[in-house]
Amino acid sequence: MDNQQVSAALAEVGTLMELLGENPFKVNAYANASRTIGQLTDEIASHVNKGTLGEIPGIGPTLQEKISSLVKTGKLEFLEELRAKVPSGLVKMLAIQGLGPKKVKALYDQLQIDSLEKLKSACDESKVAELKGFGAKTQQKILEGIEFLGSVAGRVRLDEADSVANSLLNLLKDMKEVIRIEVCGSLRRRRETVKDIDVLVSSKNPAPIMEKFVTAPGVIQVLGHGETKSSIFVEALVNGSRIKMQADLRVVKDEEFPFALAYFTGSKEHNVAMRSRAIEYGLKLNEYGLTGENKNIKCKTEEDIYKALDLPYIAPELREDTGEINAALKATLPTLIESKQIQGVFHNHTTYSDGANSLEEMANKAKSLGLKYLGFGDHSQSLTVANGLSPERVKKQIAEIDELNSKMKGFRIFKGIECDILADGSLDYDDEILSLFDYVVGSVHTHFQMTREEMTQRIIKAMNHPAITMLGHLTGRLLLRRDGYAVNQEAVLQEAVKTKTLIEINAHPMRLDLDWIHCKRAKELGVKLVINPDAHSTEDLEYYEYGVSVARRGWLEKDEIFNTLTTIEVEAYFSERRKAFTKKK
DNA sequence: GCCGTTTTCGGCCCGACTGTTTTCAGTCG
Repeated sequence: MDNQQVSAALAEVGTLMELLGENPFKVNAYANASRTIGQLTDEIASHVNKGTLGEIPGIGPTLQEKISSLVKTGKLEFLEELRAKVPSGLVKMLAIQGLGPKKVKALYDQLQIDSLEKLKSACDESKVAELKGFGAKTQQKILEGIEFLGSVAGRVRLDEADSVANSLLNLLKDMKEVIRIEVCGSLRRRRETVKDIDVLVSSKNPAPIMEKFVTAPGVIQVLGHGETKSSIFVEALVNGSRIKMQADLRVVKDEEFPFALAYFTGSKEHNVAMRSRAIEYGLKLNEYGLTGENKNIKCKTEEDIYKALDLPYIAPELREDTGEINAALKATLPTLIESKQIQGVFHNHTTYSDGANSLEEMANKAKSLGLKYLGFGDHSQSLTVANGLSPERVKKQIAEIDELNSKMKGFRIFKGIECDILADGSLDYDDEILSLFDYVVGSVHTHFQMTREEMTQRIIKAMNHPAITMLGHLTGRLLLRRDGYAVNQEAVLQEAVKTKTLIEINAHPMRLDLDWIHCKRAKELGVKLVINPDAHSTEDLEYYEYGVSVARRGWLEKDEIFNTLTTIEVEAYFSERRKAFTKKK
């Protein structure tokens, strides 16, 4: 079992225990362990083998035993027992807004409801409203919640959430009552998918802001409308998809704004750690302030809060309680990469394969974005569904690039290809064609169903081909649509150190792969990464910012990202790699 | 179930909002 599988099993244990009415702190211990293991950069199996599980915070004797069982046998008897006790439908019911473990348990105990279907019928027959602790409104909310579940997957992609958040921000920001306004939550931490949008405003007069928020265009339901907090379900069209999601608005006094901003940015775990830090100073930290007995520490910004606790500022992307506070204490926080440091991008498609724009249109757009160079990586010949390039068309594209390069001043176009890694790990062109490129991006697009071992060997074999410069979208995942294929990412990263293969952070918001956890691991191992938008149109070129977000979440600095190099440095690097290739050839 | 530079037992973040209540439990973030 890998980290994600162990994490999921422990999360399930926690949820089932909660439904059984277990001690909430016990439940929390499982939830915490699940989170910790889900964010571990190294492999849980190696901790089991080395007997170092107990060194992971939050993993005590009981969890060590259960995790060992999961890793060694793939099973956990305790989990099987829980599953036998709790109908699986109850877990699905938990996803309904306003239904927690207590209410779900009450519905099951008193009405034997164990599925969404039964719940809906009971509501339709008005049986739910009769239960103690329930009522007509709760019943109605449950019905709306079931309907909502049917219409949304629950989480949305970062780019989609950005778009919805920006329209809300634009709606409110110019109101005269608004002093400061900012998006917080996981969106501000730049997680790859988010569940809801948190908007924070400071004002002396919240009521008109609340009113404007709950009547915003696209609001389909008002979930709450209080003096300082309101929640809505809002619908918006983003790039042709209909996005439905929850948005929350909090309004605080301006002197409370930095505290509320820190608080609502989270993560919850980071906040808990910050609170403990405050307690060590005899202070209490919450969304309203940093206070001690008879004192009230004034802070104008988030920076001031960290400063008051003798910490350097910690960027939102790092606030996951994965060691950032310790690093801050030891002054070893990274100086995170910034978008403006990206000089160019390499994996982009044009009308030669499945892109929407020509070479020239793409180059002009890249130049207008302030980039200094651009590389193309159209699909290779075997990927016929994406109009992959035959050797003849490769030569034609290269000739066109040469011509463009002679025309464009102060901008450099590199010749690349996104070359399929075939099922046996060989590349999709012969060495003669491969030697025509400045660089080669190796990617897997076919035969996803291989075993983890086979896939890993396939990719490792390709990495050892001297023509390969970088590896594209390592797991092939599509966020919220399909999981990546099975591959031992640890083994690939270790191989990248040996073969000096650059590993791509695919910045397309549908992929964002390498994920941030493995970015951290890549950093530890000294693997160099490259941020590529995988653009299929001129607009997509801007996606590289999403890759920068992933890199920042992965603690990466400028020098660890290949495409912060200048044009001359990139030319020198490619030319070196080419020499090594042609010599071997 | 985990954890400990006041602790090996007794805490474990805590405030807003809602709906069902008549003083509060449940849910959420």
